[in-house]
Amino acid sequence: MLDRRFIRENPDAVKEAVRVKGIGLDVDELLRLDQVARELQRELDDAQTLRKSSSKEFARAGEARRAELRAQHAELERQLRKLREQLAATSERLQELLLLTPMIPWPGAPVGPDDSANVTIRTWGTAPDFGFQPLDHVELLEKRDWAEFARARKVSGERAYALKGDMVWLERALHSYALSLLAGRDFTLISVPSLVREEPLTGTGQFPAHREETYAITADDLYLAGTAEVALVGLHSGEILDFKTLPIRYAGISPCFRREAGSAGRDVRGLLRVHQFEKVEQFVICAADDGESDRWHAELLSAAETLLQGLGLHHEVVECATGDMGAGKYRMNDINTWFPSLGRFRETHSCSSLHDWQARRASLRYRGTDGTVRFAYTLNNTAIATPRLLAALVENYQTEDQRVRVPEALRPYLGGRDLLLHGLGGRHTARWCANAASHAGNRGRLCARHAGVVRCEAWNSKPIASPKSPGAPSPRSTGAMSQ
RNA sequence: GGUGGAGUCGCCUAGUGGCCGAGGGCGCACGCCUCGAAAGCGUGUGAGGGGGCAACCCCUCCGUGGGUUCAAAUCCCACCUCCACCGCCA
Repeated sequence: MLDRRFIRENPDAVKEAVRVKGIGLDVDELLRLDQVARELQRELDDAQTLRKSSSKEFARAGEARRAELRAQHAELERQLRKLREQLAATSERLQELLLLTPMIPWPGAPVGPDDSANVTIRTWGTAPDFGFQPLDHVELLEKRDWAEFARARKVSGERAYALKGDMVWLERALHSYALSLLAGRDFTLISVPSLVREEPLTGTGQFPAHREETYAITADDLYLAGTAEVALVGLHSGEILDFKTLPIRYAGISPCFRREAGSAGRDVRGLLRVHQFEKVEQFVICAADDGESDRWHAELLSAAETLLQGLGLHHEVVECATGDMGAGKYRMNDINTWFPSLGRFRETHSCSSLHDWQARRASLRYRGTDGTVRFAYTLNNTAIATPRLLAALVENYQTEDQRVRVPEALRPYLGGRDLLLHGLGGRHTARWCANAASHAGNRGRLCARHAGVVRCEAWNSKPIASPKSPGAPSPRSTGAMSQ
């Protein structure tokens, strides 16, 4: 959302932004409504001044004068009511249009209607050279019994999935890895609600333009957010922050839900485009300073690149075109990661600067060093979104015998293992995990030492549950997991 | 889910129909005092919109939205949030 005064004073810049971003908005109608609303407001102010002063007179007046004033007020009240109704109708329509106004894109953005106009600005690494026929992530996961697709779809319909065994640990490792890196960069880790009200969705810019993308819980007037950003903006909406608390840096973690309404039939196979996923999101609230915002943009982008480089994943950074970046963005850079099965890059990260567009919607302000109140600037970027990145990881790290090597950076989160090979059907199953958990650190390393070995002595010597009796609890349902 | 209580200017609080857009304290800013500081004293200190070259003026906002009234922070209704207790529950 843009400032009404700015729109009034820079109609051409706004119209140009509407054009290059391909937004359906009649700026002239908006200007007209703005004009009408201001005139109505002025009339209303005048009428109210009159009402106030004669009410004051009423208190001191005699009976005859009071009767006069009552009659005068009845008339005045009719006028006020009419003006208020007109103003309400005008403002409502005006607000609808204001919510559609786009951020003016930065001058360096390629101009084009969609992502075909995006420009690659750098590439890191190289595509893996397998020397064998690699599988796609679905084949690999099914082969190792690392996921359920058909069965999950019985439960939840299309695009559903269930990760199993080591894939669960690997997914968690990716998130832990991202959280560690961001914590090291002074981001505050925060887990936020996915179940949100309408207001924060309007605040971030999801509503009204992308309402159809969002799951609605109609019984309770709640929605399932597609990103932690919604809650992160919402946390501070309506606030006036002290400049001393800025910049606020969050590593927000949440389940994310997307209807993918506009993508019916696309990427229906596997883990690339799912309705429910897990994401660690980088989010920054900073002062309304273009230079500072630019620095944070670079910082967020760099954090994501560092994460991917730590994972050794081939990727490219893209400068997004005006038509691809969305209404609220000042600048957007996607990072696309290499998927061997596709033979190309796919978007895994999206880094955006919104300047005060989002803060204005959410009324997220701060008091600056000079005491003036201003809308803050916000930025966000993916840190890790799984299972899409998980799919990239297993595809890039698969071995000829359908195991998955573990990149160095993730080993600390996987008990030191350098190879994942356990499907549930194997002798040494995902119970490794249960063992590691039950040995709580001291014995857990025993299991780690046996990683990759077909028989684990820890498992043999101290079974958690009898594997033969059908009614016996499975290892994963024992102990601390039971609640 | 039930019952009871509460939401006022960054924080605490006064305020049951007009003298209240709102008093006091804390905090904060500036000044005096001081070698410097503390204490003390003085002044100032919410947001949004509109008008004016300017000094300044006008309107709106006491959780949100309605209503009653000539007039609402104050009375009525609905909703939201918080607190306490009961019930249920991971």
